[in-house]
Amino acid sequence: MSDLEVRQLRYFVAVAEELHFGRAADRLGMAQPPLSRAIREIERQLGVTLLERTTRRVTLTSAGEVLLRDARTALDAVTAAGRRAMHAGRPEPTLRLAMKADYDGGLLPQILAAYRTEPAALPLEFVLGGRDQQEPALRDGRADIALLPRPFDDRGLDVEPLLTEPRLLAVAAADPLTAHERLHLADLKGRFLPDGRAADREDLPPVRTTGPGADGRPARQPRQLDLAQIFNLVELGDSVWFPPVSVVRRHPRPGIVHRPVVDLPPLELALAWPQESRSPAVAAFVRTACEVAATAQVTATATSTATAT
Amino acid sequence: MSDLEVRQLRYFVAVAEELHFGRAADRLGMAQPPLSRAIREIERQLGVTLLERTTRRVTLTSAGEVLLRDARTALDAVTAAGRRAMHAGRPEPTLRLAMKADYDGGLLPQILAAYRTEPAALPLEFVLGGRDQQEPALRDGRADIALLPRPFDDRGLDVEPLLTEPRLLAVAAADPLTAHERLHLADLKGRFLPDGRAADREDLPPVRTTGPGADGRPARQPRQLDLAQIFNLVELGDSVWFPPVSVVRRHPRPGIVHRPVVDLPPLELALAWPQESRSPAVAAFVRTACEVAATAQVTATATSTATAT
DNA sequence: ATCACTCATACCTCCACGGTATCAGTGGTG
DNA sequence: CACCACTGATACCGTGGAGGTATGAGTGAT
Repeated sequence: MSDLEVRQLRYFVAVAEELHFGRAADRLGMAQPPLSRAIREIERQLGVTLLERTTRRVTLTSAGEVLLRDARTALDAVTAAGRRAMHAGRPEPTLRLAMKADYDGGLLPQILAAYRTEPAALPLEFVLGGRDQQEPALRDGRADIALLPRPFDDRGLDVEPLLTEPRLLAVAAADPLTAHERLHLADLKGRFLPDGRAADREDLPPVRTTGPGADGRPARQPRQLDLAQIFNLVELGDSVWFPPVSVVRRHPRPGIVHRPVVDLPPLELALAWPQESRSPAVAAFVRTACEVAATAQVTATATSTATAT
Repeated sequence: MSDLEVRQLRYFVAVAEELHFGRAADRLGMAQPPLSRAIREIERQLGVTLLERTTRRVTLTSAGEVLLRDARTALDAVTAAGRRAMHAGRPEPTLRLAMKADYDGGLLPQILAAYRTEPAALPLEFVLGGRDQQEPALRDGRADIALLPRPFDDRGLDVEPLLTEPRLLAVAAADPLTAHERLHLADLKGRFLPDGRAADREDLPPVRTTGPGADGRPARQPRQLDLAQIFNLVELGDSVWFPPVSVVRRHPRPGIVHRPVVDLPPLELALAWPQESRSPAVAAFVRTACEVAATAQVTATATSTATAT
């Protein structure tokens, strides 16, 4: 009845994800037999069957599904403990802010300026990464706080909404859609976003593979696109996009035209940080950022409707 | 840069709590030298000093404080992973409800009756324990859901308020306080609750040691008192108490008199469960309990003011 | 019926974790 | 001021368990 070890959790997660002992062992950099033994030992310790195995198929039992989810969060917690301690022990501590480049509502300069005047402020460090890297970075201790668009998985995180920013439709200048001054989502049926999601149903997972792909073999999962790539796809007419107004303002581009979409939900940016955090630097940043956003929101909404190109 | 092991986390927590390698080693059931080496190895892995040690004193560095907190939550997460999987693999799964005996607002029978009619319902199992055992039980996987009074540390937990129940003053029948029909908290200055907290400031930590204590040596931390013990202390005039009305109704006691206290905050009972939980049995229980509480609350408030003895 | 694939078993090796003995600072005390 | 008790660090050793290799055995496709 003693605790599992981190090694055991890692082994189980690998097998549960691959559903194949050989590949899992490969991924773990070890041979298959000791992995089989290790999994069996976990099952013996817990007194539970985690995997149904034949020589042809490996499937998770319901107990295995439970363990897979909990093992992931436990591993994150262990990683986070080490990383946070490592960071806290540095001679010059910093506040690590995870964000996606340009997704700051244009407020970052003001927030930073205001934050630096705080007595509890620490020097800032930026953890740039794709949207899907931000929650993990918070959870495993790579970042202290994140600025990220909603919705996101906020389990284990404290959240403070920061600002709401309208988004526009970005489309190639030659596109027939530009004939309308105002659009509805329904007008975008059959169009796709750069990551392959349907433009009129961005809540659904990607349905189109993106990228060059012309080489014949099916393109793999949509990889992280940077702004330049996105702009190219839009300008070429391959995709449309929904940039927030601050991005439009910051990156004017002749070949791309913007139009308001009346039923397009706005971008909601929020701050998130680990619940355990009792760091005064985090608290000061949250307070400062909220104040800046609150005052800026007023002026922003007053001018935003006039900026549609 | 690899993860710490559970063993290392346990060792560090022991030393950080004892601030003494010898005692920590003793607690861990091992000799002191390997423990010293293990801690040094953790510091080497992280590249950080966790403990300042002389041969006379051991103190935590700031990095050590960070690791102590995060290591505790990580260890809880690991324990929870194992326990939840163990429980999920049982042939007859159950829903384990953590609660403090009698702190159910008198609704538990109705809630259980309603719950059993749910299609997603599982057989219930009760995890009885003191108030301070309930959050840990959720966090380390001994319980699936808890019924507990607010406020509590809800980090990592999802919470649903269930009901608000007035509390009364319970006092010995011979006490002069019984002369008043209605009281204020200020009238209770100098009185103590059974656990040693000041009756007029129950938000503060205990200031009086309780229990027999007459043996001369100072009584240790207030241990968990059961209802019978509490009633005894109250009846003897040693303490006053703030039972919720459902407890008063369920346990009438001749030597104890109850009075309303106008500025005494009511008892707020809430349901809490781990955020990771996606169990339909938990969801069904929450929904059912909330429905029962909502309908019962109406009738309860209508009669509660008339029940003051 | 055969074959390719994959998980389990058997056996071996070695490292790292823990134990014992001892050293080396530190702070209190007569 | 010298001595002593206390406590963490170091040195050295033994063993259990984690991982590797070779191989068996069951399963599903052709």
